[in-house]
Amino acid sequence: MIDPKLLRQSAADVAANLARRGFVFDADGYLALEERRKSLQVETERLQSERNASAKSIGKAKARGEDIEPLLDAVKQMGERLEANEAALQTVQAELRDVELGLPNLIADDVPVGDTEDDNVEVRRWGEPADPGFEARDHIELGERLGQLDFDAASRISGARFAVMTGPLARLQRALIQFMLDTHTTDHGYVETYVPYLVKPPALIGTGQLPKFEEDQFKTTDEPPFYLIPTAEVPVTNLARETIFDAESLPIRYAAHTPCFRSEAGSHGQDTRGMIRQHQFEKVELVHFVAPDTSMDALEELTGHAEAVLQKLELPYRVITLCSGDTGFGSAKTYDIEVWLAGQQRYREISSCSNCNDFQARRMQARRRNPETGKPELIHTLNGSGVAAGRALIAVMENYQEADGSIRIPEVLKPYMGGLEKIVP
RNA sequence: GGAGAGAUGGCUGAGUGGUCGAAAGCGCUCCCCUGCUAAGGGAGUAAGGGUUAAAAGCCCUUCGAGGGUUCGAAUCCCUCUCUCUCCGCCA
Repeated sequence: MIDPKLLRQSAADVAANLARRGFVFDADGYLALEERRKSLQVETERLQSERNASAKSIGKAKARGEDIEPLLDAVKQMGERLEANEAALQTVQAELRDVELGLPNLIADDVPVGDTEDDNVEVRRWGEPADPGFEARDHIELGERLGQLDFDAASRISGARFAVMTGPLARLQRALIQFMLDTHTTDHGYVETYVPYLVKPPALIGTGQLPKFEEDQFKTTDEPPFYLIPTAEVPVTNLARETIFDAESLPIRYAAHTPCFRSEAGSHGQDTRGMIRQHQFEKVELVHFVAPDTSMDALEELTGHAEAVLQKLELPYRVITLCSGDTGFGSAKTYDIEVWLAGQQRYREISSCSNCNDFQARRMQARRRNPETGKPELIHTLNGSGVAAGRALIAVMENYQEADGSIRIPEVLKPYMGGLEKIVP
């Protein structure tokens, strides 16, 4: 959520910023609504104050043993007016909140302006895509030749956009997850967490998936409403919900492995083949809670932690800054990391690292105590994949393949594979 | 699933219709005193919001959540959520 004070004072500036995303913010409409809120709230609070004073004086009169009947008559009239005002105020405030919850985060100033992914800007590259000396297969062909990746079975069980893996390939994904968690906890100082996979609406509102992106979520039951998490970002970031951190307890860094569930509504026809875009996939997620003003530095660190995973796996990648139009709803600035896929001969997203500054913190009232003033203030939250396990598996398969279709095990994963050197058909 | 108990400020914990946003204690902050390793005295110490350019001040809201009764609710009524204890069931 954008600071309502900023919206009131600088609605036009906010509209100009959001326009960089291609988002249209009706500043005049908002200000008109805000004007109504103000007059209603001032009047309502005046009436409440009046009522409180009267009630108090009645209490005092009664304590003195006086006749309170005339006082009661005078006060009774107020009730209806107050009630009507309170109801009207509530309506307007709900309308304002709806608007505010629907606004994406402000874009950071250094984010390149653009409309689509074509306007994203490459920041750096690491590693060289190797020439295998033969025509590289994609992970679908590799997996099926190994007999360890079965999309037919998956579709019989669950339909499109699911995968079944067996044997060493299934273990390879687990190895990747363990390796990533170990790297982040041991090398990068993250605290491993285990969190719920089913969450209630307020959690999704907190991170920004609701109310706007309901159709992207898998809803399980209506009563109580439970949603499958689309990313561990949701439960992990909500660990900060309605808490005030001691100043010295920040930064906090959490790492979590969870499955992720996405309806992929609106992406029909995209990546229908293979494991790139699934309804269910595994991911290791990194989340930071930091003091305001330090979040841009934290974003660089966070991105570096995700990169470290790919470097250890010796997978070539590039880092890009998402342009304004491609940056996610809650993010002020996002780096995507794209890994080289030999079978596709292109870079594909494997991690997305975002600085949400106070956008999510405001929605979930996540605060810290300011060491100077002693007053609570909103913290900044960041999240990033470190990294998507399903896609990391694809990257290992395609980049470590041999001419006969076997897959070499990356050096760092061997301990997790019981010393296995390669997966063979 | 059955039976019961509970949810109050950073913590413990009082408060069953009227100066209660809330006693007391602990903790914390500041000041004073004391030459001694610990103690004494005093003051302050919830959050959200409105008003304001901002602050101060003033006002509103909040005692798990949502409704209701009432001039007035932490206190009474209803619904829900969560926690704890016992029984049953269970990975």
